[in-house]
Amino acid sequence: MQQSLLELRHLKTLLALAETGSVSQAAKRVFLTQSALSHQLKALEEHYGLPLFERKTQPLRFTPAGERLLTLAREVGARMAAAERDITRLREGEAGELRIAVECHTCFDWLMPAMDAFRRHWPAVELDIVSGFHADPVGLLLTRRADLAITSEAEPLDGISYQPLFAYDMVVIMANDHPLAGKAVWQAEDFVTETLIQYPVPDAMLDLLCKVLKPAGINPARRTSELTIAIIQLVASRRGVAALPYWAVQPYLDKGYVASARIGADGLQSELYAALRSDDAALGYMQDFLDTVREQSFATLPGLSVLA
Amino acid sequence: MQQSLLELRHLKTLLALAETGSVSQAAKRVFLTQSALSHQLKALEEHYGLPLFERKTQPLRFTPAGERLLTLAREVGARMAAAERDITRLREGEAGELRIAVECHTCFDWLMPAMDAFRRHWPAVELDIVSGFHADPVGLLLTRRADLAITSEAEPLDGISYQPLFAYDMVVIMANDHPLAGKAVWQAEDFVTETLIQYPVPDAMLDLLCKVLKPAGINPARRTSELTIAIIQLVASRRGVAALPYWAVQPYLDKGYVASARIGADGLQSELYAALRSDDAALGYMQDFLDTVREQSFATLPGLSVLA
DNA sequence: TCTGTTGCATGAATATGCCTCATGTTGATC
DNA sequence: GATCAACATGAGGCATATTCATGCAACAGA
Repeated sequence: MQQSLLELRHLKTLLALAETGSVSQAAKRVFLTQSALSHQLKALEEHYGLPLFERKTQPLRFTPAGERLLTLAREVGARMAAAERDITRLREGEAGELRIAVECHTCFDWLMPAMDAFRRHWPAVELDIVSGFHADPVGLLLTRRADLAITSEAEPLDGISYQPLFAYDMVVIMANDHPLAGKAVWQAEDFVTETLIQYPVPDAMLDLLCKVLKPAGINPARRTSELTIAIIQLVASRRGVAALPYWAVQPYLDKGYVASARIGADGLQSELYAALRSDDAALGYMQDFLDTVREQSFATLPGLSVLA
Repeated sequence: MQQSLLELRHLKTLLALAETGSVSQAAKRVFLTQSALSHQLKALEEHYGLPLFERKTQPLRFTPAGERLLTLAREVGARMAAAERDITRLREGEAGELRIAVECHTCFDWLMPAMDAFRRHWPAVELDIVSGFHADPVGLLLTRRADLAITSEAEPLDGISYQPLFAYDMVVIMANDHPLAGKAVWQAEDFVTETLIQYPVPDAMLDLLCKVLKPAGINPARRTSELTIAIIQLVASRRGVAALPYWAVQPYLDKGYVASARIGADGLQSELYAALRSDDAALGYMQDFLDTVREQSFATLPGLSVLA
């Protein structure tokens, strides 16, 4: 009799809202406009005759009623996902192989929790990381030495299909007492006299170099290190500056170990894609892995943005 | 990325389908057409690339995939209902009073499981049955000696609002060796020489009398008993015949204690409504009680039909 | 104080997709 | 073979979620 109004789309909205803390951000997360979500929330609140959020605050807070619905959303979301996985397994079988090739050092930060969750959901799928870093991870797909490659560019290639994961900002980090430490935005010229501390990878894989410094004719001194934490230490010790994903350095910024700045007026955006053989794109566990990556990453890492 | 398609409406459909065992019946239960459900199911099966049911059988059977979705539907349904109850309590408070007046003897068969479920969901609401059987239960509402009355007619009255519960067929039962025991349908004339065994209630409350026998000018002998089981015994002992709800006698028919027949070519339909003071109609626990009654009754009793 | 910005709300227009209607198909029963 | 019941299917209407175009409020910076 009493129509329930509450639909899955509302629950998804609530989850996005809880994760992002703002209507506009949540809207991006569920691929709708801010207006659409505003209407949704208004409808919900009118239906229940109760406020579900306090809007004036940033991040917005849930009222007890909102919290209750959020709990429901988590319960229902998890069960829906589990059921759909089970159905997929009924159709395609339990087993499979998923060997992942990675070209980016920092990727392990988000890959680990995702792989962890995935292993629980698909115990019979053999999950591997193709060891070492490869200049051409997509090549490994075609030679069938890997089934999935993480790349920062979606270069069209026959038999390869790309799926967006997420986007994020690169920031430059510097010692706290660096002369430019107060500057909110660094331009290319600010790097002229600096030593750039980087992972030991080809120049082509360094966005800062390709997209910002080279176009400005700047070629700073370099120094390499394998480990993120080591790079941070070098920066803090005034051995140079580094460009890293915001989500990789945010904990160190919070603790005040180093300072950071945006790169260029609009920031330096980086993107991540998953590349796979087109034949494999329909595999249930493959899609589920990508969904898991997105979900876990957005839940774990700060400052991510969605990538259409 | 992969749109889920699966919506709450699908889950409700699956539940109705499991309970009724047929698409057409399920459609009535969720107030849609058979066509709508057929479309829904087709969409689901296409989406998952698997059959969810075996249609050729009556009642229709679920495949493993269908079973899995059905399980999901039960889980999700229960949680949605619980959440909405919690929200209602947040808005209206925990407590209240719900005194039920009953005019129909057999009602306890379905009232008991419903009250049981309700007590679990609303522990702080005082639940009572107004003892004794009343000729005018609706009057008890207006004098505030009851908050809800079960009636078989929705007679318009100021300040009273009616809500449909369900409809069902009355059948006539007779001894197995009764001369007319093989007859599928009894007409009014078949009652002429019979003794009618009935509850001790006013004639106005006996549909068989008011709607079938009186119009035909037939007034059979009577005999009364308080208990359904006693009535059945009397009938089996060839002391007369009785008109009872199909769902009340079905277990005895199955065991072969008595035989039954339809009353009139189209059967004798009875309806049940809940009457309440219009002010109370918006009360959350009141609506929830009615929902619970419908849900429990359809799940428990055979041969019910929905009542718009 | 003024102004630009950011984030949310709102009303009207649009578009998506669900449901109904009409009809076809299938299977069972006489 | 005819009839009936239950389900399937395609087309079209219609409800409603979403978008678009604004408005409003809070806040920061000049």
